[in-house]
This record gives sequence, structure tokens and C-alpha cells, in this order.
Amino acid sequence: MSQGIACPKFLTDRKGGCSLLFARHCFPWDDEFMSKPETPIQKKNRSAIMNAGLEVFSKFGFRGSTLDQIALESGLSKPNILYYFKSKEVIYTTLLGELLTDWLKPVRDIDPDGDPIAEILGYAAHKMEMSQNYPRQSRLYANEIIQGAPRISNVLTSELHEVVDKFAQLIKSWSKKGLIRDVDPHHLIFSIWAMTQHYADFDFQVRAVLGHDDPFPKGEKHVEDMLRQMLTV
Amino acid sequence: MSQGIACPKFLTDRKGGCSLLFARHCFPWDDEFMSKPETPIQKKNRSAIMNAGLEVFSKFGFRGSTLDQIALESGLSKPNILYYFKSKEVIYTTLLGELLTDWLKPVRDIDPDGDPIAEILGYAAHKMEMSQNYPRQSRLYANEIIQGAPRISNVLTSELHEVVDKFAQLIKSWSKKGLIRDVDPHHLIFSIWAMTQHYADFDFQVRAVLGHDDPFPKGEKHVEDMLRQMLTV
DNA sequence: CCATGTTTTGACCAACTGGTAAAATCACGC
DNA sequence: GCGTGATTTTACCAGTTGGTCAAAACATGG
Repeated sequence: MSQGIACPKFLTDRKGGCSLLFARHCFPWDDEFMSKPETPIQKKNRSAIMNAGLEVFSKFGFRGSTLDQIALESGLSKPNILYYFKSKEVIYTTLLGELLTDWLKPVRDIDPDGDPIAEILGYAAHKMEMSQNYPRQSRLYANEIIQGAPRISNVLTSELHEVVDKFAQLIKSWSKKGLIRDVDPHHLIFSIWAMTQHYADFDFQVRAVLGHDDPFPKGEKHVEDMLRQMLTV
Repeated sequence: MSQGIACPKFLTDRKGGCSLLFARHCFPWDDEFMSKPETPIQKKNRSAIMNAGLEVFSKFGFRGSTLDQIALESGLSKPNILYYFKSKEVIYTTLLGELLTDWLKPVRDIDPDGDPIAEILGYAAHKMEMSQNYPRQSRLYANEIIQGAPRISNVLTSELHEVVDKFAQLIKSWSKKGLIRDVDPHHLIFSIWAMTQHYADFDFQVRAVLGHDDPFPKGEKHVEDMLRQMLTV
């Protein structure tokens, strides 16, 4: 409920996002009732802001980013941005929410009845593609974790923890059946994350060291090779 | 040469650091001549500032960190900090300089005549220890690379590139002699960096997912296992 | 073309930012 | 215990920051 301000009574209820995060975009006057669909203008401007926010936050983290930068990048004025999102923080957490959804899904989608090596390699390949196609998301996430995950620690210790434990159990069961080598499942998962996200987060270093090559084709092959060696009995 | 200001004519010439970075600590009045040894007070305060700077910059990056935070963390006043380092930027680049030195050295120290697998595993173990004992340095570096390495891109494309190429050649030669599997040397190096630094940069996530265990003993074993599988013919 | 709600803007604010200048305090060899 | 240089503090500044507000401009269906 808002005071004095122009107050369209709707709410954009695109509830996707990780459950623990209010990944719903917010208007200042949002309340829980009465929603209207987005107008084209809203859609356009919100996505421009999301894109600009991603661009800026993924580089400089929350503290290092400014609304002015986001305004410049999105082509909107600062007050106009605050018309669509009630604060810098909301832009940031909205981005994080969408990101977490995208990241948790493929872990959940692993098929316990599939071929173990194919499933694990498939997951790694998927993460690699995300590093290639959405490097900014990866960097945004890295930034948030590096500074201690102040806004998502609850997600890490609940949903992520849970989903990873389930995956780890699955891996363990595959090992026990002799379908893959006996590996530490949690640390296997960490090394998949590490190797794949490295190509997004350290993209600049990778390219600087490599010269002019596109790192991805060879990188993907290498990661696959590495995991196959690790997992094949 | 400085104007008007109290002007002790010395310079702390601890030239360590990566050649391309002025890793020398700076007094505002530093000039290239006439150096005096550090007084105990200087030593204490500088190292307090370095430590506080590392603490803050490694979390929030350059843009996201403030002199006030560093002042608070170090227990010195803001102007007093600027008495020892002439700007925020100098604190930051000094830290980066020291860090790059520490990181380049172990790559250079790899023995071409040693046992290939022992050398590579030894390097990985060393990086793992650095992640365990100096996680803030790792995060500082990650922060810098993520935002595009604006202050060290020249080091990446020259010294790092060079040193890595040499290491890669060595690995290639080991492969050719049949001492290790045929692997992509550059991407092998990347995966070593990725897996080891992950335990520092994503420490928070690792611990959140794992619960209360210390991740390092098992992590180190896992990485060793992984590399051994990858390299053994 | 009018009315209503939507979108955008310009002016503004208090808090914070990196940094300066000069005075005040301190440490220590003589 | 004095003097000199080293260190620290106090007061300050101009620019930036996230955010507010009311007014203006716009869109659109009737």
C-alpha cells in the first residue's frame, strides 16, 4: 500500500525463481492482491533494467555498482528505474532469484535411472554451455558468494544443500553398484562447478593466457575427458 | 618530491612483487633516491593497512570497498591511512602486486627434470594450501579478474601468459615422452586453478553445502585423485 | 478530445565518498 | 628536557550515492 504516489493496482506475478527468494519483480505499490498483466512498456523497461543490472552487478558486485551505472546502461533515468524496482537491492535480489532457479533446475533434472556417466557428463556439458552463453550470471553468482553470500546464505544451506545431497547420494549409489569409480560425490560436484564456471568467471584470464582462441570448444572437451577418466571404472 | 607536507626523505624499497607492478609501498613523498629503513611503527601500520585492505577488497572489490571500511578494520584513521599510502588505488595495486608474485613463483619453480606426475600434483597441492591458508588473496584475485582485470591485464598477457606457455610446453613434452596421458596442457592448468581456487573463492558455498566439515582434507584428496586419473597413462 | 491511469522527468536531499591541509601530538637521539 | 622529524588528528571539501517528490508528459479507450 503506498501513499500519494501514482498507483496502478497490479502486480507482476511471474513467480518463477527459487522459492526462498522473492524473485517477483516489484512495483513500489505492489500488494498481494489485484494483479494486472504487464504492458509492453513495462516488459521492455523491466527487461532493460534486468539486463543493465546484470551487466553492472556481475562486474562490480552489489556494493560496487551504482544506480547511475545501471541507468546509463539501460538508457533510463535513475528515478525511472526506481519506478520499476523500488530499490537497488530489489534489482539485485531479483537477478539472484532468477539465477538460482536456472542453476538448481538442471541438478534436479538429473535422471537417477539414466546412464551414470552420461548423466554426469551431460550435467557438466550443460553447465559449460551456461558459462559460454550466460557468463554474466555466473559472475554475478561468484561475486555474491565471494563476499559471503549475505543475501542467499539461506538458499545455500537449505535448497542447494538439499539438492546437492540428493545428487551426491545418487552418485554414491552408482559407485556402490560399480557403475562408476568410487569418488567423493560432493567434491566431484564441486570440481564440476569449479571447472565449468571457471570459463565464465575467469574468462578474461583464460583468453589473456590463451591468446586469441575461443576457449570453449577445447575447454569442453577437456572437462569431459577429465570427468570420464575420473569416473570410468 | 612533495610540497608543504612533512617530508621524511626515505622510501621503502622492498622490491618484491611482479615486475610489471609497482609493488613497492609508497609514501606520498617517495622519490627514487634516498631511502631509509622502515621504522617499527611504519612496519606495523603498513602491515595493518595491508591486512585490512585485503580483508575489505577481497570481499567487495575495488569499487565496492571504501577507505572508511579499511580505516575501521585497521584501527587507523582515514587520513592516517593516506599518510602511508597515497591513495586507495595504491593500497589495492600493492596488494595485487604481492599476490601476483606469490602466484607466479610456484609455476616457475616446477622442475622440468622432476617426475611429471609428482611435479603437477605438487603444484596443485601447493595451490590448494594457498587456498586454505590465504583464501582472501584468492578472492581478491578473483574479484579483479571478474571485473575484467583492468589493473593487471598487462601482466596476464605478458608474464602470466609466458610462464603458463612454458609450463604447457613442458607438459606437452612429458606427454610426448609417454610419461603422462595426452592432455590439453593449457586446459589442464585451468582446471587445476579452477578446482583449487574454488575452495577459497567459493568457501562459503562449499561449507554451506557440506555442513560443518572442514572441506580441505577431502578436497585435496579428491583433486589429487582427479589429476592422477587424468594423467596416468 | 477528454479523462484516467501510466510513464518520465527535474529538482532536490542527506549520507557517504576519496582526498587535502594544517595543526597538534608523539618519539627519540642528543 | 629539547628539538627535529615522524605520526596522528581535526576540520574540511567537492563529488557521488541511493532515494524522494511533485509535476509534467504520455497513452489510450470512450
